[in-house]
Amino acid sequence: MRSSRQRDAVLEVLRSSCDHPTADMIFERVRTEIPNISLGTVYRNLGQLKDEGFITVVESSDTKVHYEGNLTDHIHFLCKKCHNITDVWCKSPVPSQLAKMGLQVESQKTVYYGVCKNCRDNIN
Amino acid sequence: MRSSRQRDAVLEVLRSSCDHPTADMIFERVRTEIPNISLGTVYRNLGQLKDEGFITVVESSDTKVHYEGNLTDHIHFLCKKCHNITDVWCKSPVPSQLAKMGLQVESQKTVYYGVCKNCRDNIN
DNA sequence: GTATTTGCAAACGTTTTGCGGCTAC
DNA sequence: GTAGCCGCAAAACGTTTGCAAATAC
Repeated sequence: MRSSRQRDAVLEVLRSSCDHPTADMIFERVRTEIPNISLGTVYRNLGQLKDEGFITVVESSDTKVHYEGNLTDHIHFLCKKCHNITDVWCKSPVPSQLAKMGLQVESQKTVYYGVCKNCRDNIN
Repeated sequence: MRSSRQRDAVLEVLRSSCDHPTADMIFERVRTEIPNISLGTVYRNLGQLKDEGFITVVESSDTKVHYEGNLTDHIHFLCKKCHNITDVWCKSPVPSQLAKMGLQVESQKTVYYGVCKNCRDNIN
């Protein structure tokens, strides 16, 4: 993988994002720096960065794919009301049953669902 | 939600499936019983059944949406090689940190990634 | 010099939607 | 009777791809 201004910018946007942006959100953010970048290039780079293990894909409540640049161990809490994703920095233990079935876990993704504090407090 | 032959058939296919079929797989299976059902009807019913909480959506390795009719507590193991999803019937504990952050967990989805026993044994 | 990457635009495959007719209740 | 459902086909949507020009090394 050769270096390119566009790919570096896509990765930088993801690494400095607290939310979990979609391809078109990333496109808009990179555009402020590289105005003539195309959406196709963003998609191509997201695919390559994912294949090379620099970024991951996140489960969400809409149909679009959401991306994440922070690869340190954490889980997601998805609010059923506002659809916000909250990062929680903790490690959940792998059930012993998996090893017994011959399934060696390399990585994991956990999503918890509920209503976040904000949405519970503002009763609307 | 009114009762209909088409919706009952879609739900029945999902409840009696061991795999995690996509909309077009469900369409093909229902078609053996109701030959003139349309794909649009399958999609519409999947949406309604999901909204009413009778079925859920499953994370997968392709771009299509996979569905599941078995709502009892379990997690998924997704093989990186054959892309098969294995159900594992166990409950993983919710980290205490979530409650401390004011996040009340109503449900959860966990996916473990790795290579399944089959793919490890048949070295190919 | 050449293999990779780009912008552009057209193509793709999945899912949604608008319509007039049909069905459950 | 009427609100909700159907089949059909077209539209919409997010994403991928083909191409010739530009770029990295």
